[in-house]
Amino acid sequence: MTASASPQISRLLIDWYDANARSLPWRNPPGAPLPRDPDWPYRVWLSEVMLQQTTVAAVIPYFAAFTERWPSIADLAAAREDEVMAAWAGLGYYSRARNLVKCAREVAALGGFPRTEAELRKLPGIGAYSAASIAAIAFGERAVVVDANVERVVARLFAITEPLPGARKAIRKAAEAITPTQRAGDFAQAMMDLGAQTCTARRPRCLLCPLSDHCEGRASGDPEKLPVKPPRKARPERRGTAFWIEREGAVWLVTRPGTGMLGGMRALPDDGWTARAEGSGQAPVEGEATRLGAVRHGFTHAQLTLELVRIDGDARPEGEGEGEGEWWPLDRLDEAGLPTVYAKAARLALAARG
DNA sequence: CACGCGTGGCT
DNA sequence: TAGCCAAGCGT
Repeated sequence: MTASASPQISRLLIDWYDANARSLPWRNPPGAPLPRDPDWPYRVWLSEVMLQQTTVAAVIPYFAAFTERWPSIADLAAAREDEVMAAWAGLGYYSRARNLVKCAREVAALGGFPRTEAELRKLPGIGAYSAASIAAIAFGERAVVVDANVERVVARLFAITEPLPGARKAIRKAAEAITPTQRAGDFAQAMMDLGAQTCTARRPRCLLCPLSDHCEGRASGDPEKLPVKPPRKARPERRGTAFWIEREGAVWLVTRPGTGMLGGMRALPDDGWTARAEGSGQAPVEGEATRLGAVRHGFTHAQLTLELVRIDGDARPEGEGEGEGEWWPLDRLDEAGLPTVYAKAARLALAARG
């Protein structure tokens, strides 16, 4: 990288963005002034949290549903946490939903979002990346935004061959050098669009890239090798059992503990399986057991085979009367907010039922 | 710093 | 097709 290359790179990228920006529900058109809409920072923040480790396609319907139901930060701050958790069901990384409510309440109490990176960083669920991106996109502050897209684009552009995570320092420094003072938000989104659509992980489309003439990674011959990542740990196989306990048109659902896997989410009762250990196979209620089948589900850190067993009888499930579960009407099961693994199991149970 | 934490799309 | 990967955060 030469000192004079930086402004040229930012200009090339901004020009490309002006012509090629994706139109997204939370996005301001390229080059447009910041919206006067008082809910603009709320929408940027909501989209950024939803987009953490999550694809644009997955986020779009959730963003629409959330902004329809809770149009402002005040609305979300006033919402019941369990309703927000249920609305988040299926999107994954559920601690985000819990932190979303906490953050909304803190921001409402503050009277609005802070506009600096440092102040944003203090809010729950807002880390280094989100603080920078919200400051830049929502408020037009100059901030250096580094996510996985930027890491990839920068590592290739400057042929940074040191493996992650060690390379992060050099990557940040290079990102800092090409981040413009003006339109830092558009620049960040341009980098992310480029990373998502052109400078992709597996198959970079260098012929479409506005930076290809300046790309040392391309010049090196195999840009797809960058950035160098450490090998991932193998995912252990786990088995567990979930139980379908149905009475009079309702099914017994529990709410999982607030922390840990699927924390705070409604679920079918299970045998205590975790990502670290097999389940006991033990049902939370007496009765006749019938195996309904099994569902496979991959988590980040474990691959699960979840057996589904129906329990028939009259006994009271563990926790009934103690607020540890609830009989949920089957005709409203899609409103229960079951995370995907349990939604799959429920689908299996309903199919088995005919 | 390394790990736990979901899900669905792409190759 | 079975990994690999994604607009990360909290601890």
